Amino acid sequence: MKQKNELLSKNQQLVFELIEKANEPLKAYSILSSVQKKGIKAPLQVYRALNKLMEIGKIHKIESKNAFVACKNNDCKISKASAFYICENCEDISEVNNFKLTKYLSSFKANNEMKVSKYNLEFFGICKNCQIK
Amino acid sequence: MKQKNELLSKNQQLVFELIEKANEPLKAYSILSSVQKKGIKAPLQVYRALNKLMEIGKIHKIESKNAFVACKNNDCKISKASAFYICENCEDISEVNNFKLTKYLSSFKANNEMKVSKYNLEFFGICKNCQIK
DNA sequence: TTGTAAATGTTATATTATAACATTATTAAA
DNA sequence: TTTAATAATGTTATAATATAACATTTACAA
Ligand SMILES: [Zn+2]
Ligand SMILES: [Zn+2]
Ligand SMILES: [Zn+2]
Ligand SMILES: [Zn+2]
Repeated sequence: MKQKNELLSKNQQLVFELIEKANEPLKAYSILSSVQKKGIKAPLQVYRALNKLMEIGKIHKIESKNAFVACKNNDCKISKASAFYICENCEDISEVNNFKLTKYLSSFKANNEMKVSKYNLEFFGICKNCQIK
Repeated sequence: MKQKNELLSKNQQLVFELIEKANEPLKAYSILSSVQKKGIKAPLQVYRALNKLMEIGKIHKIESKNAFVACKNNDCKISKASAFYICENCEDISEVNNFKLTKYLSSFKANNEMKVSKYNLEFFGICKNCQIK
């Protein structure tokens, strides 16, 4: 059986590999400049790959930073539920992997409002590492 | 005693009034074109007002839309905790006002990670109104 | 093999946001 | 009430992020 990675097209794979190897969120135009040696020439090629990768849950967009990270959480059930810690000091970003939180938010319904089909949550604070210093 | 509104500067007040009266999130450049009759001429003047208004919790940014709404939730304790419902069908956006959720997220701490000082949550789904149709 | 969906390539342009610098208003001490 | 600090404003230019539009190619199943 094929691995998920192999299902990616050429551009999608180039972009995904870069994001996956990075240890920080990457911006679209920074991705572009990195993959230009490998044939991708225009912003749109990057954005199309990014959109597809988000759709299938392999990456997430950190909305408050306009940056992209690889999913560390088993592709987040096709990207329906994502949550992040964002350190306001060192800018380190890590994906929250907490079953209780996922369950709580996925089933959240207040005041007869909408049924949630997807959510994105961004926590801000000072990370463990920065607290020590 | 002065009302909170009166503490706003001229540009801040112009921008805030517009956002408060709107029944949908407003984009920065749409705000700009609306306030141009009233003397604001440049994007930066709008962005500065927006930043200040966010800082004091009178408005929030819907990160996934790059749009701004007035806080419907008693200024969200100086904008430290915000959550929204976003209808994927009609684009209607409403602020969640749910004490339990606020408490749960404000005190959320998993796996010895960071202490949360602020968060933003965006729920996506189909709103009550669109479900009926 | 032929039709369809997905992906790509390319140019141009739209949208969102900040840099840099000069000036003016508002406050709160001295 | 001068003075010094802080906040707000005005202005021009430019950076950064993202999509429109259209032509072409690839993948792949009916
Ligand atoms: Zn994930
Ligand atoms: Zn940190
Ligand atoms: Zn609020
Ligand atoms: Zn709706």
